[in-house]
Amino acid sequence: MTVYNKEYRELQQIKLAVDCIIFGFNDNKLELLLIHRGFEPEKGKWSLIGGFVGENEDLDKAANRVLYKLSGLEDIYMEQVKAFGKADRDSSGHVVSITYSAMILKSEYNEDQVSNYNAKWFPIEELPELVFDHRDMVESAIRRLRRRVRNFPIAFNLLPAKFTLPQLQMLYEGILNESIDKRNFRRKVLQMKYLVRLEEKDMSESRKGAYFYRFDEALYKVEKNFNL
Amino acid sequence: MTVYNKEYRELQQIKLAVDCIIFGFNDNKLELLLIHRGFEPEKGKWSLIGGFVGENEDLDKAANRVLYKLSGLEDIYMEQVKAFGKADRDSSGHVVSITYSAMILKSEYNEDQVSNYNAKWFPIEELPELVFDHRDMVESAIRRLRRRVRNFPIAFNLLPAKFTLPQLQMLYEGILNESIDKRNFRRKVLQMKYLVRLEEKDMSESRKGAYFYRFDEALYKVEKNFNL
DNA sequence: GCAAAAGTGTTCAGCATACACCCATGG
DNA sequence: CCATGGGTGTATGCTGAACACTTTTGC
Repeated sequence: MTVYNKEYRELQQIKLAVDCIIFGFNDNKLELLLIHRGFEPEKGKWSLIGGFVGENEDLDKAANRVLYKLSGLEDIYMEQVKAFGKADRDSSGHVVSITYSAMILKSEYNEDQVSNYNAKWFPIEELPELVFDHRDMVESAIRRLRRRVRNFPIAFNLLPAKFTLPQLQMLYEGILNESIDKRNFRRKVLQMKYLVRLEEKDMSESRKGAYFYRFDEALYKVEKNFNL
Repeated sequence: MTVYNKEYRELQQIKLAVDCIIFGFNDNKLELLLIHRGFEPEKGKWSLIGGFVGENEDLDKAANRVLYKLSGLEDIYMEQVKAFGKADRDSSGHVVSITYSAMILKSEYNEDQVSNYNAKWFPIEELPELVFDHRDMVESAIRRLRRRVRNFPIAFNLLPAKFTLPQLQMLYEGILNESIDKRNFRRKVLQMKYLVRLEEKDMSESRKGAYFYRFDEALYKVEKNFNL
């Protein structure tokens, strides 16, 4: 906004933070990256990856900096989810936090960084106790993810560049937490011309083998309609 | 979040604000309430209704306080839209702003308050030049409004308790900026049992008169599906 | 030859869209 | 009686959901 209530301008002692909700996919389950909190308050609980926003730092940049520090990952598709602003949400003071969410491919994730930061993946159905209102943050991010994953080709961030349709379906089943009819699913996928079948097959999951597909970004930009 | 980058904790001089995007409906057009900015920087331009968040004040409460101060309206349906956090978005310093949006019935709006605050309604197609990134804020709020108005019974906030179907249709046409088939529109409306026809007719717009309807909150809570 | 996963079509119901005429009334 | 806005029904195509068998291959 602007400068209406001038009186606040000097007094305000609100801190501004970002928290990152980082989704991964493993063992057919949607997972979340958390860090073990080694300090008070709430020491010993688990927490989202978060940090304070820097002076003269864009909010988006802050989220990316925090994510990078923790995961070593750059250029990750990351979106603002929402602001959490109850005055007492953080017991250490008035901290407003903006949540961002990202989807990363665990296999590209640098395992060294994980242990450096006491980070760990948890299936979203088996989360430990989280600090403050981080549970609410996770839930709102999951709702948003479930909404968006049906209308935008974002789930591919959780898969390798080459993936099979059974893999993709299991991913969707994991994210949406419901089972999907194979034939209906495949028909919809195959209508999207930007999902390109490769000649190569994945022979690791079955004797018959499943064709690999890839998501063609350029072709998608032409059609730009996605629906699953 | 929490307390990772402790170094920021003491230094941070970011200000936190809220900006309210207040929609009204008049003359079959969607309108927006703006205030004339009487001070530097950007003096003379128009601005959203905004203000800084108070110490120990919830974000939602801050938005409502600001709205109340300006419009005299309480208990308004108000929702967070998104955070705007580019470091240089406000030329007076690092100010992060969370936008909220509300829909109000102009006829309930206290006209005295408007002049007190140099506030004025503008049709959204004819907005004046706005300060900072307020134009972006408005656009994102309109996109969100258009999305939500199809799936939630929120548009009724822009109409009196008793309204006619022609009124409702013109409201939707105004919000969505497209024309809608009368018969299809009415069929969908009439399927919703919580839109109750009254005996009374509005004789002011035609000789034949149009039945008044009302939105029944309690009945809606039973069905809870809305689609227009 | 059989176990295990991959792959393939059709039917049906519900919903969105397009479209044109009669009704009630005040003047 | 007529001008004005209010009110009504049907046909068509599309999309989502349900549903079961054949194919391939390594063992």
